[in-house]
Amino acid sequence: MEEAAVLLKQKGLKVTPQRLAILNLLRNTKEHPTAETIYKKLVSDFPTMSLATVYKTLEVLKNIGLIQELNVGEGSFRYDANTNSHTHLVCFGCGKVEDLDESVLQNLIEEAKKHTDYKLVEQKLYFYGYCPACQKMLSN
Amino acid sequence: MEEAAVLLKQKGLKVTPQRLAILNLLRNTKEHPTAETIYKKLVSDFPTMSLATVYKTLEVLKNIGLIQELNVGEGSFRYDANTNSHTHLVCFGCGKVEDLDESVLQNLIEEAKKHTDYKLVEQKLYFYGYCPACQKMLSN
DNA sequence: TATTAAAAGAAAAATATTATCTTTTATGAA
DNA sequence: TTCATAAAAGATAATATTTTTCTTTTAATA
Repeated sequence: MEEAAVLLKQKGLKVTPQRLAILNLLRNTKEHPTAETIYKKLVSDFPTMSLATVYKTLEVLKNIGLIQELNVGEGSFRYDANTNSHTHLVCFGCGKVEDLDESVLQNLIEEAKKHTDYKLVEQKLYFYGYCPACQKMLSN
Repeated sequence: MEEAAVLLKQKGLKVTPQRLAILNLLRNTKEHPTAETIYKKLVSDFPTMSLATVYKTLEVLKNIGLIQELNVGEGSFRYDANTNSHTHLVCFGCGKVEDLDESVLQNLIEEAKKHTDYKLVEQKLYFYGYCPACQKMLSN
């Protein structure tokens, strides 16, 4: 059995096709979709799927630590199956949200701890700018 | 005349008591309020003030660069008269949002530029954890 | 295979934000 | 200083996103 299924069972939660489908979709995309986008992508495979199920499933998956919720400053949340405290790139041009390789920013939280008396547990770092394609468009 | 008033005029926008009040409120608080909170604080001084006016004003102030919009992962936006790309601390306990002195994180964007072909223009960095008061509460 | 608690699905409700329309007001000209 | 007017304020409706409620269906265990 897949480790996500094991984790769900451990928490006393049911392993449903919808839950696995939403998790797998998030694991197989790099585009950090919204609930709406997830719904639209799954409704062909799951014609009875409801948007409420997507929201409820995302809540569950978030609570058991299988996904994380992002908000890059749009009207809605995006979801990411990479639960590491990694950095995101947001394109002002097309609005896409990508991951940034974090090697150099690794110890950001350690550095920040020196400057606050908060007990820090995680961070969210968003960079905003223009992706290569949008840069090209703008220069024409 | 105050520089905010000058800036509004330069952009062909009217200098209204509501706009100045919202900007001043943001400049005199460290709590990064939401539109709702701003409205509640101003409605005693401006009994006719409408929530729509708060939203429209925040949009205007944001567009001319006098304030910035934050989203730390709540259902709503917060606003900040400090328009520098500075770092925020979010308390998981009480939900308050504070500023973090940024001295060490100054060159974050420069560092990130080495790792992406995006043209970066700004960043948002949120740290999450527990403020001193909430740490104390939790340890009891 | 039957039982049952939990999840899915449908629909309504709640929230946050934006848009529309009318009234009021800031601003610049007379 | 008053007047004209375009823009903003204010009231309200609309929209969008998310959550809740309720009924039906299903996963999991006996």
